[in-house]
Amino acid sequence: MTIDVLVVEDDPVAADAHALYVGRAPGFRCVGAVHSVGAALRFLERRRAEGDPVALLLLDLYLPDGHGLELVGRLRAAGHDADIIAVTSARDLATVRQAVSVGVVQYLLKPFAAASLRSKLEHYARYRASLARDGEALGQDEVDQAFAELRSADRSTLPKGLTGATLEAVAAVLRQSDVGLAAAAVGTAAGVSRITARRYLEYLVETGRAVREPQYGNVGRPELCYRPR
Amino acid sequence: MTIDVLVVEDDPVAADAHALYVGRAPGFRCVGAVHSVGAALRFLERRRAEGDPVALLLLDLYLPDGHGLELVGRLRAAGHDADIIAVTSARDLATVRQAVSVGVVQYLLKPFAAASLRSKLEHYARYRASLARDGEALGQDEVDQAFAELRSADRSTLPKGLTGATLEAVAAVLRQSDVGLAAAAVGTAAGVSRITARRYLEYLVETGRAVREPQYGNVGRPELCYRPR
DNA sequence: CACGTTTGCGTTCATACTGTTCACGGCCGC
DNA sequence: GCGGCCGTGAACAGTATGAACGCAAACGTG
Repeated sequence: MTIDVLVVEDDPVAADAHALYVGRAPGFRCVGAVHSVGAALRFLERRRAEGDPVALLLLDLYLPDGHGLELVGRLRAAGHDADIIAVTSARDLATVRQAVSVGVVQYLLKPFAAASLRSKLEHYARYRASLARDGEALGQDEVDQAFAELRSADRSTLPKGLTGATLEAVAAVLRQSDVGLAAAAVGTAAGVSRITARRYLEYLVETGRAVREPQYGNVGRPELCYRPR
Repeated sequence: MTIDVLVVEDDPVAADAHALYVGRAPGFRCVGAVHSVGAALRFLERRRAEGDPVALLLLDLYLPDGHGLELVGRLRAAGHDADIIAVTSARDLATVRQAVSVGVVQYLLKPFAAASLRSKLEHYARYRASLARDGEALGQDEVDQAFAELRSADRSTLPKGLTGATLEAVAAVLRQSDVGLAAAAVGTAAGVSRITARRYLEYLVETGRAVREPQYGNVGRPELCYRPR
């Protein structure tokens, strides 16, 4: 189930670049790039008429014929429910706040690294996945989970308490083993304590580079196994 | 800098309770409670005219004169930029998704514990605080931080002794099978013991996401079959 | 209708892993 | 040379899991 994306960006060069990045992200497909509010509305309208609505907009806020957030208001009024990732150089409080209030799910400041956009897209994909269940009955924890996926945990700079070298060592151990490894096992393999290993493994999970799954069968609290993703 | 909140809730008793909880949260003030879409719009309009706009809505989605999300669309069209916390018993995918797309910042399922609402309000307050800097120039880190505060889930939703991962595994098994499954069967399918499976199945029953019905006909104590709801 | 049989439920408890707190040692800046 | 900061690990309390076991509930038989 690919996610159809429309790039709305004033600058043609930037638009091409964004489209390229979107195409490279697994699960995403760039279905078009437009350069104005009017063109975006027409594009969305046409796709919806064809029964193939766009799911996500990569939206620049400075457009020749209006503001990006104005476009959001107009497309909501027209009944479109596409999600929005703002990609803009607008770094003022009021704009960010207003973007949140109209339902922008992610906010990426220009200029950005390709990896940053990628990370935001991956988070969005996970959000979609967590709401793509067949069963209709959701619980509070599932809703919370979905909302949490929308938060961006991509840090270009490592958080306090973590070192690049140790992270590399832990990641290397994890990469070499195909089976899931417990925090303690990773620790001994990487030459650090279980606590430190866990710290870095949790960071890898948060940034989406590892998954964590419990190992059942034995008595006692289940062991958490980490695997690369 | 207190945050002015308007409660929009059909049921007067619930509205009072919500208002009470809001008043108890530090930094928040409940400035009113209304029971319909129309009243909400009039209230917001009046407050704005008085130069004292409402910052946050606690919004029930089932209202006598329309759907809560419809209210969101209309108030956005009127230029209001209040943030929305949905407080509703609507637990279907489509509603949650649409709520996200129109800019609902938190989604709280009824019935809820007072602590849950409190936690959501606190997260919102932290989001506001992280965007309340005087300096206008925001960095990507600060924007990310603000978004993270907005969406982060509170783990306290699950009772002691239960894990999100295991709950997910059990719920997935139950969802995939249309016929009723015994606790033992669910256990083996999910890779956990009957006891653990039962623990989580009972939780699902308690939260209204599964039903439990005895299976008669064979000799011996009847088998309890769990089914999704 | 009563009693034994049979089958699975529900609870208690040992158990092993988790997650957190706090103190130590090293490093950089001053 | 010294003080503060930061990454690491040891100890410990907390917690999720499954084995064992007594009991409950329906059927079968007399």
